[in-house]
Amino acid sequence: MRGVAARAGVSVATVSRFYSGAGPVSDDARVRVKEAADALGYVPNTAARSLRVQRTATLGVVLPDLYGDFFSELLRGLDGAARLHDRHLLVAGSHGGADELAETACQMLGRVDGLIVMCPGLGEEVAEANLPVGLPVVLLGSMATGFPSISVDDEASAAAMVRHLAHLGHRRIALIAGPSANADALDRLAAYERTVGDLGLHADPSLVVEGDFTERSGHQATCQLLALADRPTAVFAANDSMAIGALRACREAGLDVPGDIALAGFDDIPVAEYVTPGLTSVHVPIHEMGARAVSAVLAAVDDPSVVADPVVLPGRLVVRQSCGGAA
Amino acid sequence: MRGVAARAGVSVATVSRFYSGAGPVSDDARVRVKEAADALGYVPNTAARSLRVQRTATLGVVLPDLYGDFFSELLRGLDGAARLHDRHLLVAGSHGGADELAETACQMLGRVDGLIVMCPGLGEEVAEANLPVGLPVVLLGSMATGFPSISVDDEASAAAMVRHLAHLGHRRIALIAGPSANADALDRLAAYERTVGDLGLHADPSLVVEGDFTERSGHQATCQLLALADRPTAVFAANDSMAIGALRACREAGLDVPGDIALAGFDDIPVAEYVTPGLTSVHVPIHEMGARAVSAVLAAVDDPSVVADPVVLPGRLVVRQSCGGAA
DNA sequence: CGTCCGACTGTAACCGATTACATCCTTGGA
DNA sequence: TCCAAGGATGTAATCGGTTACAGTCGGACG
Repeated sequence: MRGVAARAGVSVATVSRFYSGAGPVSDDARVRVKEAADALGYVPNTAARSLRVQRTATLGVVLPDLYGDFFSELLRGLDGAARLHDRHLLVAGSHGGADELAETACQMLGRVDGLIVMCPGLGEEVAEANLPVGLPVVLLGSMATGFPSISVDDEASAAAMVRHLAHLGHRRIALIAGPSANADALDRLAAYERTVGDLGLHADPSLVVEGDFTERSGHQATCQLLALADRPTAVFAANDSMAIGALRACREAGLDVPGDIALAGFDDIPVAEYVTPGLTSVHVPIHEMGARAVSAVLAAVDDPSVVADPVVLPGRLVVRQSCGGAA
Repeated sequence: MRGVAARAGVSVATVSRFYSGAGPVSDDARVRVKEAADALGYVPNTAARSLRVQRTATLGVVLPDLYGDFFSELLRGLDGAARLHDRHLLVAGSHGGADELAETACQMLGRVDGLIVMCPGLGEEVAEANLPVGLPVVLLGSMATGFPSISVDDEASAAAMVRHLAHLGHRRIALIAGPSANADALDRLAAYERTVGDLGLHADPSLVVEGDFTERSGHQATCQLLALADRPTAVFAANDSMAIGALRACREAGLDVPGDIALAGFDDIPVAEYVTPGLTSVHVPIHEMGARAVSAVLAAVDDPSVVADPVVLPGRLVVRQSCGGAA
């Protein structure tokens, strides 16, 4: 910048004013600065500016993983919302727990104005203890007192799905659960168990198999379920990826879906509509979560004193063909 | 930091040395600094450090879009590789062309050590003209003289797929092309046309339909192809997402895949293995591309003087069930 | 003609760290 | 006892910008 100023025969202040747009700059100086900058290939250093003005126009996103359509969609939603507000995204994927999360957050201090954190496996106290002070944080997919949060009503949605299946006449409904370290997975499992109990359905521990949210694990879990002596008439997978793996397992076993066995997922990722049969699922408003998270963190940046109430978005049952019962 | 120094009764230099690990610090000072930092909730400001040492430990990633499994996988690959080298990722999705790309790149100046850019629609001269000087850049998926680049051999891979289909006896092979603004899409189209010509297959302009890489467009394009009086016996989609859309369209039309019509994709995204029938596709080593891109940009950061040669990774034909001919 | 005002510009302090250099204090060896 | 070596620490310049403040200048107005 000093180089540009010297070449243009002005002071650094004028160059700065030229770029920031604030403060008056004569047309004469304007063209000379522009000329000098072009000649030198000068571009203002964003990081230095951020240091001085204490705003980075960047939001940090910390995710537990990046695998699969869910995170892809989430990131897309976040990016879209951030772009709408002229913010950038500093992304860190696959933190392995509280320590890594804290370290990542500290790394981001000074580079971001606020943090959007998804830590599905962590208790709230952990989140609270490890985050650097003074950095506005919004929790995604989990709740903790003292932090604004955006999450989905796993309980109600999963329960609705089980009721839907029961309504279609299924009594032996299996669950392919998510990893037990994951809060969402636990919520969905709890809702399943509760609803199965409430409705007086067949409650059999062997009908619940734990997966890890990947297609592969859904496939394996389904093979296990199909091998049962008294096999389920419906399978509810705790996310769509596992449901897609389950679909393949059913096909391989020569079973017609939904004729021989019903199949349901959770998340309603884009491809759910395009597999055959179309996957009945719980629509999670991923984009909206992203947009809300961005809004919430920006609000927290503007006024750190108020802590917004947790937002719990409802899921929506999307009935396609994989369970029968579609129009 | 001055606060911590004051509270600990030491100078800022000592505090800095404590955190950087370089330089000697007495045990006494060490514990006092730690104490003060804890009490004040102090965490060193990464941005300020970066400004001083002129290294950010961050790589910028500029993508044209974030939609779909391909980018999801790519990002995952990049993140994994970056994490391996203790680097962070500053991600910008959906740049709308040369101008936005240049602006994004400038925004990143000072926040990143290097840039990984994917600009499938841009001519090389554009890329060269708009990027800020002094920032190491690696091109992903496209090539330009003067820049290191990592890309896939679209031509050879697409040609191999057409030959594969021809080998299975197909003479009327349709192509669902990608958007004509996309260099990869054009390469695949060119390879298709050339190979169809070379093999003396039925070359009919109505057998080529342009899509936009989404499931939806693949579905639409396939509906159009199936409505032809003399419809194709095989459909080659320029990416897997469109192939999945095509699969659904075939199902809806009551056609058996591969019995009535063969279907092939490109990219070999994870879900390709899990749709039914398994999608014959061209495996693109997405993770490896990410890893190589990270290595290349780090190499460029270390020694900006050498420009690495372009790397063209081969695609690999993955034969599953969607075209028949599988084992 | 003197004064005031506003447009324009420059100087220098500051954001929060790093680090070269100087200083001070031990300690070991001659 | 004196000196050199080296550990521990502080001072101040620096990274690349922003911006408060002060100063210059030309024109309008009384």
